[in-house]
Amino acid sequence: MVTIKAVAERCGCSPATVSKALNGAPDVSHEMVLKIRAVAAELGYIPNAAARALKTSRTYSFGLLFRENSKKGLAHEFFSLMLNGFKRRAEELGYDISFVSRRLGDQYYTYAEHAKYRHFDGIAIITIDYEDPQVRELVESGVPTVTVDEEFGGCGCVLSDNVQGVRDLVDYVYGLGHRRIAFIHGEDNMVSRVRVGAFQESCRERGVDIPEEYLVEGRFHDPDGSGEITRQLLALETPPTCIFYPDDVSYLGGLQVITEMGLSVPEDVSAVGYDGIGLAQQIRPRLTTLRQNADLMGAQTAEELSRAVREGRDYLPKRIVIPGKLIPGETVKDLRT
Amino acid sequence: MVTIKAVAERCGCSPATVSKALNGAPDVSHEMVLKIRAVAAELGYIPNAAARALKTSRTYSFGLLFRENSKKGLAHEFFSLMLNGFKRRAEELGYDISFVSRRLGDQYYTYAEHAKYRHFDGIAIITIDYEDPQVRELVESGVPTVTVDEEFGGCGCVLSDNVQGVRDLVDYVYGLGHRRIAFIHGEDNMVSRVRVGAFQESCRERGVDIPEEYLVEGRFHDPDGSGEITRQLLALETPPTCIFYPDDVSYLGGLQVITEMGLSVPEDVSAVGYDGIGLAQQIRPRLTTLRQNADLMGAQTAEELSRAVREGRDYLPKRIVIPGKLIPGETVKDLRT
DNA sequence: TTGTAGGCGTTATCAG
DNA sequence: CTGATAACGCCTACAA
Repeated sequence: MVTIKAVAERCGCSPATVSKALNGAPDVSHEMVLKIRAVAAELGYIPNAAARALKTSRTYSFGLLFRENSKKGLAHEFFSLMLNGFKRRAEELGYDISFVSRRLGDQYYTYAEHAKYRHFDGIAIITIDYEDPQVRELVESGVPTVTVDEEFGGCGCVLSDNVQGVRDLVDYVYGLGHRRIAFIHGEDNMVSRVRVGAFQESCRERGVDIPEEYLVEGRFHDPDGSGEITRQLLALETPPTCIFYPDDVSYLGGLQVITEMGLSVPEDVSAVGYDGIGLAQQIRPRLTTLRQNADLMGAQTAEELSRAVREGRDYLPKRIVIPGKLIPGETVKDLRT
Repeated sequence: MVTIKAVAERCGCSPATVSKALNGAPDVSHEMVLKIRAVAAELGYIPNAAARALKTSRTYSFGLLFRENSKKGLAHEFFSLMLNGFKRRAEELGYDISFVSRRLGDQYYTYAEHAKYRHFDGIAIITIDYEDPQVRELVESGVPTVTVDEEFGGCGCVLSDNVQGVRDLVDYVYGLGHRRIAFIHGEDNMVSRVRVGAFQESCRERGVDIPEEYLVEGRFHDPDGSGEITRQLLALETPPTCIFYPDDVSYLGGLQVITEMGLSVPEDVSAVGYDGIGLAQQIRPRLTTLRQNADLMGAQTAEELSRAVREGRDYLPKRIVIPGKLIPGETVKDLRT
């Protein structure tokens, strides 16, 4: 292994000088810097992250806590895109990414212990379940943390603008004449609560009455569950003319049931999704949905985290809200004609 | 920070003894071990990964090179599921996972340099482009490496059984009476070549003649491209009765075009996909496809990598082939009646 | 401008 | 069975 010492010997100087030169310290002569750089390159010198971390207690790596309750794990286009954006931006900012887990071989760590073990400079939490006490422990462990899609424990957070998103969707279907609107929402978490609130509020503002049975708790990414709820909704004596699904994938479950019942979208019943994953544009009829800017959310998470690390004790957690975009499709019928 | 030294003082013994006790060395008295464990737990001692890595030159972390040429990055269900399996198994085996990248802040590293910098114990490569010279450099850098979906540079590798997969699909559609079978394959890489070979061979074995224009190069995960090719195929004077798509997502592009042309699946033209992502079961008609066992592929990658690390110079690279499973859907018409 | 020396937290060796 | 000591590779006062 080529160490700083080897470079120093080859240069006829001390290891300290090499270290300084390579790290851009001001007190090394220009010639020396050039020489050292040349020799380092020639020998193929690469610093040792562990030694550096030990000395500086900075690892230049972010821990990523990524957890979903479905079995699909990462296989969730919205999360994947976010992860992608996070990774890209983090790398640009000079951070590597590792996953935070609870288990390392036989040892069982808590998230917090694992983070301590690896000495992450910062931690991003993307999970659907902020109730988990381990998540709380992690947040309280003192490492700079940014949460996604939930305000939690006073950390910085990056949120999708669910209020505006749902409002835009309501506006859209209202504009096309819909008044009997059903809303299937996901598990009880902050995202669901915010969306439900925004839905109720914007309906109320428009004088649209939403009977209790139109507001149903389903689950995210559960086509079968949403299908079942769709069946119940359409069996009501006054069925809705439009159904909001918790996400695009769930819509597929609804679509299936609708088709099985001999009905079709949008002729007999209209539908909107949420997320705006690629699928929405690849099926016919194209799904009307709200595209969340997952990539940007990920990137901003990295950004905010790096700020938290940089500013240390002075860091003032920010709440970053990322707007989405309504993607009109072909699943909402115009009832005005 | 609670160090081994703090524990030692509290125990009235030396740091060396603490280290040994905590690492299960045989030459420490049982009572001492118990005492040290108790004190360590009480103080909340967590070892420091960097110090350990520096001393032992083992990091207990795997580097993951994950690259796709599409802009979607990780947002690809098949890859995500693989990553998931890899992560789970790696953690069970005692390894953390970080991404291998080419860039850390202002510094530009090659993959190999980055891997060296972080001292990964092993590296998993999941990419579509093994031509990249940087990938070659990485593989040749001497760190234990396992490649996925391609045999490369004499590393261990985990492959999907594309030969049997394509054969199963051909068998299936042949059994339903199809003789005019078109095959759209992905970019030229090992997976594509193997699939094309298997397709041609199994067709030949059954006496099915495949005219040149039935074998078309498309791209993976490119619905639009596949749609265009579908259009061309159906415009032939003797159009195929069944089209093989490079993957499930690409099928959607084909389906679109078919529908636009006023035709339908499977009445007018049959289709099969590849991968077996969730989508395939959630659309109607259900897509006939070949499910690749992505989770197992990921897990086996971790397994093989850990073996490579463990066995060091004695390691004999293995070629692990993971079978898939045909998922019959409703997109292949029975032509025998 | 350069060099010396100490130490980050841990483990390994070897002596007691 | 236990402990002193050195070393892993690097950075950083501080001294020269």
